[in-house]
Amino acid sequence: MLGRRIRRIEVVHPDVLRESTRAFADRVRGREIRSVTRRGKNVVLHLTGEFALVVNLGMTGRLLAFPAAPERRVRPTHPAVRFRFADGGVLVFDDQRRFGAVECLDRRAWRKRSRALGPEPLARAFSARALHEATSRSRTAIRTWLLDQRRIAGVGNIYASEALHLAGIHPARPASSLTREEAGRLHRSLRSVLSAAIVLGGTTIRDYRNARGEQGNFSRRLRVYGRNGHRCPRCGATVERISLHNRAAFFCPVCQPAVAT
DNA sequence: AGTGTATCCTGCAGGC
DNA sequence: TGCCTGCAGGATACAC
Repeated sequence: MLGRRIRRIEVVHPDVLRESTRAFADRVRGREIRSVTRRGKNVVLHLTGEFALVVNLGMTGRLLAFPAAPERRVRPTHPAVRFRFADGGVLVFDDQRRFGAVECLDRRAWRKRSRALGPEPLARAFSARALHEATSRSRTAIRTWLLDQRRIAGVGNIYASEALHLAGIHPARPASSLTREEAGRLHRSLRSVLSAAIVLGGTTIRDYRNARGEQGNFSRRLRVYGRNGHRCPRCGATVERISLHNRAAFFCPVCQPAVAT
């Protein structure tokens, strides 16, 4: 989609916007996509005029790109917003549940938003030591801690469970109870889980698709997420599911004991 | 400041 | 088959 100019915006479901359709469309129309980056779970399309089109997929959102010559591969099922390009192509934000969001922020607003997010776990600057210092200040369950985007950016429920399993840390452990060694293991696990998932194109449970409409292949590599009742790939014990702050957490009771190791 | 609860919305699986 | 309940990748507005 790089270099394309957005000629027309069609908003099917205004509830994925954070402002009026009119204000949104007026700000986006006529701009060109200069580059695409990511911050945490947000896809950022940098537009001419220093504007950032910020897309959060939520639970069921997807950004589907259709080039000018439609080779008809995937059809959007729940189009919420369509960006039509001057060259005939179209980018669709498709979202069954509409928990996702699409916003157009100016430079200043985007910087402010980005500053409110925690560090990128894959950035060089993100150290085990910094992670330990940060976790030591909170008594909330480590799984819940990992989901808080202000503390660390981009970790969702799937990767939180997977990283904790790899690190051998029980999801309900208070963040502040992690030893330096455990924080070190968690730091490594987060990085390896996230980078492996990126290489495999993400995790498709049901809805996730990349811009070409293809599923992510990390689903096959899940060790505990959604696998309660199955055997732990490391020790063979039965994976359990518990509810933590109203969200499921999956873990192996043997590999992830409730006390520090 | 930090934590727990409810809410937004659609669709699917499982029990009866 | 049909109805009901619970649950789902996320984030945020509240009350306390």
